[in-house]
Amino acid sequence: MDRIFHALADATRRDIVARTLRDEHSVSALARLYPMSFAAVQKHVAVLQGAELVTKRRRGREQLVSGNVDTISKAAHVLDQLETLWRGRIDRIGEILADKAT
Amino acid sequence: MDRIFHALADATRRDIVARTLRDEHSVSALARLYPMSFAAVQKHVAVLQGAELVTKRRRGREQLVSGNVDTISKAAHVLDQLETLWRGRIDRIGEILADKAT
DNA sequence: AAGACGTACAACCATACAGTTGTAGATTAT
DNA sequence: ATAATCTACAACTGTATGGTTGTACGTCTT
Repeated sequence: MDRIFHALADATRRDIVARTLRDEHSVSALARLYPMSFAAVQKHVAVLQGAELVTKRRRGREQLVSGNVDTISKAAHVLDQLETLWRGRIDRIGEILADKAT
Repeated sequence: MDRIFHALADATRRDIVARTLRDEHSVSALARLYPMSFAAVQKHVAVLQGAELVTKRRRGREQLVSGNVDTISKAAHVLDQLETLWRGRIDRIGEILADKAT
């Protein structure tokens, strides 16, 4: 969970996730979108991949990046749990606290 | 948004948010919960406060920390937008991409 | 008044992070 | 075969992060 939130704590990476949730993009296609070097974008993709927010598949010489909505959902679930906690619906706080350790 | 996700990218801080969403806790009460110095916990609270995930109010010599569910909701909304994007329900991608810049 | 408690903040250290440039390996195109 | 494209990775730089200890100050308690 640390890695997921950390990966999302960067506007460029959130943008990459958003775009690759819609369509596959090669790394270099993504790199053209941002005012930074190819290597920098490549690192951002690696961070997202490490958090399982995107996956890559090879097509010829390029790597196609696509967003992984399941991981987004996992993160959303953690936030939902926090909201639920606030509403006081949960009495077994331990359950959620244990989950958060994920 | 960067600050919110960054603040959530740490298990100790997520734990503090969870606890303070339920009840107010003084900084030193929180500090007793974790295997680190008071100053370290104080810094975590400062990060959360900077992200507006918690607020502090004074009571005598102590500062009571309480979680801010609105900010959690804002973060959850961003994730929801990403999920929605994936489901292809949105044709105006620009709208969401602009929002993400937040 | 003195001491204990709660907090704030500075200084310091080690590590991690975001960016750069440069080099090298595959794959496609001419 | 050569050249262009796409990717991977290493090395380096500056800055941010998470932790520590130490000092100082306001607020209770006795």
